[in-house]
Amino acid sequence: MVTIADVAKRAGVSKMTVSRVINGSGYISQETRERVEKAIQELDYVPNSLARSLRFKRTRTIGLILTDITNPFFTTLARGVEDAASEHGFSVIFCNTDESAEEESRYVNVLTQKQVDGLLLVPTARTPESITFLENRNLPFVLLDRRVPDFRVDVVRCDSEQGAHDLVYHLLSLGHQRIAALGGSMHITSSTDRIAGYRRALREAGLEHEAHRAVFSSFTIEGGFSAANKALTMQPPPTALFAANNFIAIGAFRALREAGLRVPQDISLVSFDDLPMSVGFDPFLTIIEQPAYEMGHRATQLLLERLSQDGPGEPQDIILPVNLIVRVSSAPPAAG
Amino acid sequence: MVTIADVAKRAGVSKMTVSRVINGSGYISQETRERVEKAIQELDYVPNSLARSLRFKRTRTIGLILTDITNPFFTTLARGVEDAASEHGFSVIFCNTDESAEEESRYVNVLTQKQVDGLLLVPTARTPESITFLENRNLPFVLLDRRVPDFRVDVVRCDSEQGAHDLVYHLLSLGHQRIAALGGSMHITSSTDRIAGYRRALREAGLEHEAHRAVFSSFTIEGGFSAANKALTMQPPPTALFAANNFIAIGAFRALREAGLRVPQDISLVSFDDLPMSVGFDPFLTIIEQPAYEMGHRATQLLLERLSQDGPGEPQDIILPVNLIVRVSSAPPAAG
DNA sequence: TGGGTTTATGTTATCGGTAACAGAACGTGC
DNA sequence: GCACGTTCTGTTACCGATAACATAAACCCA
Repeated sequence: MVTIADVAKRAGVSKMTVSRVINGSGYISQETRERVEKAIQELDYVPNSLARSLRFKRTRTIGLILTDITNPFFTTLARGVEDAASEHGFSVIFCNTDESAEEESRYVNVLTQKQVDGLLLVPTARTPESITFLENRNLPFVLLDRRVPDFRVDVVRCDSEQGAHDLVYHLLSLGHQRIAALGGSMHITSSTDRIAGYRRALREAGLEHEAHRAVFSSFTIEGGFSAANKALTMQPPPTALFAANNFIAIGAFRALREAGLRVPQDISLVSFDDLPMSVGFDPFLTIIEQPAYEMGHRATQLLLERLSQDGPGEPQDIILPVNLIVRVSSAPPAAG
Repeated sequence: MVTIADVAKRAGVSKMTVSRVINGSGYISQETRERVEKAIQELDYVPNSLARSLRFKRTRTIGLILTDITNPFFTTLARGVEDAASEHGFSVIFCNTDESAEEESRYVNVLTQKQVDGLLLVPTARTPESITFLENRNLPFVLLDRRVPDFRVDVVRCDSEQGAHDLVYHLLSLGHQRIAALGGSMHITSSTDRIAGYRRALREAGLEHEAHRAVFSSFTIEGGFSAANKALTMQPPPTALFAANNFIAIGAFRALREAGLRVPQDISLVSFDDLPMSVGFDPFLTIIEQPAYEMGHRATQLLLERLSQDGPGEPQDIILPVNLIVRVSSAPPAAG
């Protein structure tokens, strides 16, 4: 491996002089600069960031811990993160927890050891330990998508409560009264906030007594499948289902198909999150669209701000607006 | 920041002794070990991988350079990479080139500076420079998804030629004779291999004179849109379109819709790559499915093998089989 | 011409770990 | 009782870079 010492030797100067040329710091004579640059070229020298980072205590690397990159919502978010990071010369290490708190702490630990400058984290249900860990180390971090109750920390998320409210309001205005909500985990705020929005919409419509039709499961296809089946057993049965995320919607759709129910003729189905690649064909599902790319981009910018400023600054809770897109999966309830 | 020196001081031993306890190397008395472990606990000490890596010349980090993580094919591949890396205690830095050779070299350079142990690379159209750069530095790397002609290097990819052949054969056996191929860039082997498979299928069917209906564009929705429009102007017009990837298929579908053509009644449409999230609903498109997850996983394993072995080993060209999934977007051509 | 600044370069210490070597205490066999 | 091996711990040097300080020549003005 070619080091700064090799370059120095070849150019007949000290390592420090080479360092100055590379970083454009201090005084260098034109002639020396050229000699050093020539040596760098000839040796094809690439500086070692590791050594640099050890000195500077800055790696220009951030960690991105999310639950599952194959969820298109997080995919798009990750792209927003990488773009924002890249714009500022930062690299991104990405990690999938699959909602496991153990994996989360493991990754937080590994990334800490790797001395990342900061961390973006989609918290799992048991994140407080990780947060305490990070706070004890003064390692800047920004939470994504989900709040963690009782902690005053930076969060960038979408308005889950309002979005759910809008979706349910949309169903109500179509004439639905018996609407079941298929939530994710009851320990994840993006899930509970959506259920809260569902309840508020019903309450505002004077249908408080219908608000018990909320089933918690998990943000997975299987979770959606079983939650939908549970909802279908309710008496009288719901005329519409509100899925708290895209995976749940897919599972719910399967359950409906297996039950021989057509969407939207027999039952309406609406969902949080889009299915981006299906949009090219026949976009079907009425959804709340979240600005996933902006979320990732914005959170990264906030994190990088935190890194460049001195003090910790007031924690921010940035809530991005969501957008209702009405398609064909929601229709007025069947007569009777 | 708590360093090994702080732990040493607190435990009343030398740094070296602490290092031995951490790494379980050398001789340590039971009593000293416990005192050191207690100090580590009390100080909440986390080792600095940077310093370690500087010594060891190994970072346990690999780079993943792909074109665009929001393409579900690469998303799934990336997940396979991260899983395999994580299984072996490696972290993954991911980068999007958007098919730009400049971005590619920039990222290769950055990752080299960061001293990644190895690199996974989906080559762009002008990758040879990067390959030479990596070879000069003896930095192990494995190419993903695409070959680079004239270089004997490790590649993990799918059988694009055979897959395209199978797709076109499927159309032929439905009775289609005028089939247009919508390719990506003509400088990317996954694109040219698919066109080659298209041509072989026609040749084998004695329809060599029909093999001119191949349009190169780019692996994007816009590319697919314009390529499809071009194909539609051919006289006589094609009765089926073969899209060389999922984005092209989406663009082509839009073009068909705008032209007032129904799929498959008026024209058939088949494609390489699935649209995973749409599968939950009404899977529509007849496709060649690539084992994206396995590709990422397998390539990572190969890379990690390269890292652990001494010599460079014989370059491998691992070709994973693909799978035809017939759905409703392909049907016999309309009569007349 | 001499003192002070500007310009240019080198030396030393350091970041946080670990390898290599050194040395002390202890046990064991003759 | 002594040589030798085993066990345990410490010291020094080093990984590849840079900050801080040191030094020396060139330049400038009184």
